[in-house]
Amino acid sequence: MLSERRLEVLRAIVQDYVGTEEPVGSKALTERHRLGVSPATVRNDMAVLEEEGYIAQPHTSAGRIPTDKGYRLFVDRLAGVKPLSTPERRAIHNFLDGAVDLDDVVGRTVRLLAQLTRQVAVVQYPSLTRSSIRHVELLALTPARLMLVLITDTGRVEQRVIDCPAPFGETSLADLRARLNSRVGGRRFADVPQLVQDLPESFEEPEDRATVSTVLATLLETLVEEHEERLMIGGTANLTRFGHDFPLTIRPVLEALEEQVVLLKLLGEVKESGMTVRIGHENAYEGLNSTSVVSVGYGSGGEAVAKLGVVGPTRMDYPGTMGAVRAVARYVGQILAES
Amino acid sequence: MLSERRLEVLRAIVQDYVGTEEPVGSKALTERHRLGVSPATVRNDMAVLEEEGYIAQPHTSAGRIPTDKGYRLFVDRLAGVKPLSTPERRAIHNFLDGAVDLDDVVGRTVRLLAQLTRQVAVVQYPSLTRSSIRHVELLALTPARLMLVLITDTGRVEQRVIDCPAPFGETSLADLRARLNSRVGGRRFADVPQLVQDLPESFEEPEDRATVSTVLATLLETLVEEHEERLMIGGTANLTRFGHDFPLTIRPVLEALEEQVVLLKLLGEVKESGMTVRIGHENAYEGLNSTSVVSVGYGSGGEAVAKLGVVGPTRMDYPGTMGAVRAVARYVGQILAES
DNA sequence: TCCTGGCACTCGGGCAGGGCGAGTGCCAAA
DNA sequence: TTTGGCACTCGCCCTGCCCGAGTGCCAGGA
Repeated sequence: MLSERRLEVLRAIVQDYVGTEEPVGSKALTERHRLGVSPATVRNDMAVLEEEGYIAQPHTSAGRIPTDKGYRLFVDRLAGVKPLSTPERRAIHNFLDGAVDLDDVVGRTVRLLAQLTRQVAVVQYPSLTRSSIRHVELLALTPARLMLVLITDTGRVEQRVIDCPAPFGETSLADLRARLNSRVGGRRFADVPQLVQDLPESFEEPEDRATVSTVLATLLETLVEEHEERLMIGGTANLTRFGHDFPLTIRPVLEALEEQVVLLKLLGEVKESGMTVRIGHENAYEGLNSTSVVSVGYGSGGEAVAKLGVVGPTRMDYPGTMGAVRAVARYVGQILAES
Repeated sequence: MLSERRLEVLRAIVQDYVGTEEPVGSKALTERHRLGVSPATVRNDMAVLEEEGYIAQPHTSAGRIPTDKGYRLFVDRLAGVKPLSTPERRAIHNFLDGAVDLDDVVGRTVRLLAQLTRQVAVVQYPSLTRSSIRHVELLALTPARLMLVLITDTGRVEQRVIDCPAPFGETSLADLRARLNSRVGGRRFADVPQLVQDLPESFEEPEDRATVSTVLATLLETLVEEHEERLMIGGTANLTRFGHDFPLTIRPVLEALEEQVVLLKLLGEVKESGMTVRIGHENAYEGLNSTSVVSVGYGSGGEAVAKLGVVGPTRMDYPGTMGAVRAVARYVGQILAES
């Protein structure tokens, strides 16, 4: 168990390193923090901290930098979440209130987060699978071609073109549309499959049954389709603040950011409630081994419908970043609940 | 006027520099190209080319690199558009054919273009203002709150929530929906305003008239709204191949890419038909002064509904890039026409 | 037992100097 | 007009050197 003072030393190291981006030595530490002890004592503490794996030396005659384990301890026990200043809160409100539709909300959120944290922001669109259906619309493009439009309670719209096995009359279409909406309107996605199970059988004509089946298949497919978990990223220009060695660092990060799959998995690992911080090697994806990811769920009710977060260097201002992420998530949730 | 051979020398310089990324000297040139003359002659030609501003020396004892003006001449007079190989064409088809909806088409196009050119790809969504309306849908969220959904012939869907000045009955709603669709269905956006002008007057109830006006206003607003010109970018990881000095170069480019306004303006400058190549300082936006932009319109008919292109270093393989951009644009056009 | 000041040591960063070689410009001859 | 020859320039890279920040250890003191 580390003594109180050693924890204090670790905190000071993390803070200084985050600020200066340079390895911090014992003398500098005592000068910039009121530790009440001499550099020599700090050196002893540092030796212990290094032995325990919380800090490391880039080279023999340099100061110390925190390890992933050190940051972990810092986040878990030494740092709180820094609440935003009033002007910052006001800025969030002003900025998000102007949004006209879902795309706009997500877009603004991304820009806002990127600006507040000066890091890369990632915002997931409200998930289809946790939302409910507001309305289903069926349009005949041609007699044998339908368009299915699905509108969710979070304002998201999905559409699919369906080739029918047989021409489908306008009457049948209106019929299907009406029945579909009365059954699934307002229902959660998860409940839909059983609600429409017997729908084809209720149609007289065998051809119509086939078409109805096709439509339902497409609908269900749309509901579960995972690759449609969209997300938006922004603030990539902030990656240039990463460090000096940076072509090597930045490349895999940019690649990871383009791999929606990777990002979705990343956000998917977020715990249902509360904020998740993944530091360096805690990230499964190799390209993100020198970054930290701070993420949290957001939603219109008490329940999270999607996630958002930021990706930045492990050397980041955790309290500030966590504060910004949390504040933005809360307010986006409110916005969604209102619309 | 430059002699034939001097143009040939310029071409050789551009090709070598694009390949090696290093200043090219007279000796290397004669070795790698069959110019039929000695290094000394080439040196003389280079001196002339430099005087004319087509090439430059980074430092006194180095080889030459092309200037923007040199690339311009190369693109205009020395290089053709390199057609893609058959496997490449096949790859385009295979990759784009799997798309399920418009978002998917655009997403795949971006990835494809980025991969083919190994540069940053930018694809604009089919513009609303040049499309026509396939269907308008009106839903009552609450009695006094409507959702307007607009589906275009390019598969794009826009939605808006409308607060009605007065409750609007289900009958009136069905009525309005029907009239709206019969008037504007299949029409170009540009024609819509005059087609719906007299619609409010045809309703009996004064409150209904007010609501209809509101709906129409929202519809028209959606049609013209320029800020909704969305686009998608991809392949930013390719920026890391830019060069050695790169934090300085890459930053403004990333910033430019995040500024949708800048990008839209960039694409907006594309000539109606044919490919546009903007080299280095020809780009109005300062951050893109060391990049070239190759862009072209694409569309379902003969007519362009949107634009796409790539952003890369001025030192790029112009013939290959132009070939890829053109091929992708053509095929995306076809895909859109089919769906 | 813990803290402190002193001291010798290590090692990376930065600077200066020198050799190397690619590339140039010029010139005289073909 | 082209060519080979030649002297010159100058950036790159390697080497050696010094400097100083930072360390670990130790002996003395609270």
